[in-house]
Amino acid sequence: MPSASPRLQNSDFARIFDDIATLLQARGDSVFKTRAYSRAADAIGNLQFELASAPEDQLRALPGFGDAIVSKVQELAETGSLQFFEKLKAEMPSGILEITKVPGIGPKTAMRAAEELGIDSREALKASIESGEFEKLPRISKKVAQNILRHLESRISQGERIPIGDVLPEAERVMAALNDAITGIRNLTYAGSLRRHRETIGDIDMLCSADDPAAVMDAFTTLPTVKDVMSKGDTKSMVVMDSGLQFDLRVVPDASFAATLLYFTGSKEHGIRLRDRANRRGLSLNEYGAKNIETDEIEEFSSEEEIYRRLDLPYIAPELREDSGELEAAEAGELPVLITVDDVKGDLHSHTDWTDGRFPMEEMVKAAQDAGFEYLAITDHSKSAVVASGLSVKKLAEHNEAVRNLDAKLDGIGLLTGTEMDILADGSLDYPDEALAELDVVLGSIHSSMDQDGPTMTARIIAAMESEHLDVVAHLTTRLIGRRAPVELDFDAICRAAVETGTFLEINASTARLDLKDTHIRRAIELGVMFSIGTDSHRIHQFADLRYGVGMARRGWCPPNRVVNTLPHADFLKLISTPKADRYAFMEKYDHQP
DNA sequence: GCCGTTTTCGGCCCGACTGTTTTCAGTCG
Repeated sequence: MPSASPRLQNSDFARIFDDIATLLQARGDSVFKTRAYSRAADAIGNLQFELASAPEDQLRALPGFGDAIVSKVQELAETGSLQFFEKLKAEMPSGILEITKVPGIGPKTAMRAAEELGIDSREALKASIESGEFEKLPRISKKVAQNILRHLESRISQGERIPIGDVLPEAERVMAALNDAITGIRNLTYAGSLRRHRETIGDIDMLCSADDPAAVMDAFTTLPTVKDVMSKGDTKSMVVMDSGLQFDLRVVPDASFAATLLYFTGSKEHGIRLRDRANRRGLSLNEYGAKNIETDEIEEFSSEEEIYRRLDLPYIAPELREDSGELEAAEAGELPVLITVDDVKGDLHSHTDWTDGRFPMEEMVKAAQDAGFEYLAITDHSKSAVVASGLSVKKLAEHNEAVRNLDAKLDGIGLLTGTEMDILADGSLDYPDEALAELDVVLGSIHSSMDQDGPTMTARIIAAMESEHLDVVAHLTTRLIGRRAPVELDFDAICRAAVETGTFLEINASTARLDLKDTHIRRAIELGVMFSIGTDSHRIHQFADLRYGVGMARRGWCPPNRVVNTLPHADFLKLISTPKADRYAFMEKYDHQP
């Protein structure tokens, strides 16, 4: 336990409760007790607040948090460790937790492997399989052992989740290839965490309907990009592609497609809540429809909307299906209207080869226009961003002129002058006010001194927001998914300052960033923050990344009227010519067309 | 371990696939 930052993150609590569930299961404890810990772990992943500093009544209000779990959360928050968990770990063979992360190995198999063969690590597991010793376990044949070995060597088994920006295009390629490979396939789509637009994806769940499922299974498992067939059944198969990504495909009859789509879109917790709700209405909901518990009659549905309606609920968008309050909101008629890609009219964040972009301004602008944007801010880097060839004040003036000249020549897209300006370590700005006053859009970003402590970083960003010229704070936390941790800051304080100063917070759509992320956005909305969504495009194809930013926004329960670049060009110009202090009021009064 | 429009006790979501198995356990989603 590092003494420098003893406070546990929500993800630490979630991991500990998951580990407890695994150990209890390995020990043969009640499946319901196991499930209680598992549920708690899942719930923690979606919280908008810090568990470590939450008061007891807030903990008790969480569904699935009773006496035992609340007191364990408190013990962890206060002491940084948990007696119950330490004792459990000490009693059980070591290595169980590591081994169960390998797909195909659950708690039971891990327990036997540990007790009977002394396997306590991935390496020991691999050696045991390779020596043939592993096959001595009951129900383990050579085939089973070899399957586990393949899992051991794949990306997924490292516990790695892949950024959605790498997964969605690959899923679209696979769907296109499958559609080309076979006729008679209908409704082919992806479900799972990809459809819910989570920022990282473990594997890809696809489904379709077809009259000849066997032919679809054959076509799927023999696609040229398939590296390995993990399983192949009559209606469900699982493969690993060359890319290392795992794909599942299920084929169902047309009549059960909607129920299956709902089922496999998840999340697991959302599904459990829905099935529980169905039970109370005398229905047993499964992937084929709803069975009347009294009569055994099966009801089928033609759409997800119909299923929700049957459960007396409005339609709930996939991005909200995390059991993080969406069912309660649906029941109360308080679901938000969610922003869509089509709602976004302009892009406020782009780079050209004037700095670290890869394409000339003309090509970037044409690409933005082709992507459907009505307006585009060209926001190259400022002078302190030396590695990104940031523009000097003099170069910035030339840049402005180039933008205005190009704008004058173009029809169909409006250009805005701008900068993505460094917020310096002391909170001062990288350009003088006179230079900033010339610009239409000023983004402020942290690109240096990222290791400042929370209070310093928070004060730094708030100081920058107090400038009349700083319109938007871009990619606030500077995290890079899977590569760089977010900076430390007091998010609530930043949000309050944004509202007070009339500054917008960016939802950065770059697939490497997705910053703000879903839970930030949801919290910021509670605090009254307005956003811009920016693609941060450095290349022409990156304007298409808008969909990832919109996906995050939707996961954050964001309606279109919270996002300033949903305004049409002329109205956006009015907004930015309004003093900062009045801009939030401008947005609140603005009449968004339905 | 949690929880209540049947219940403070007795329930707790549902099914496919695999492999080894003569009816099922384990795993996964």
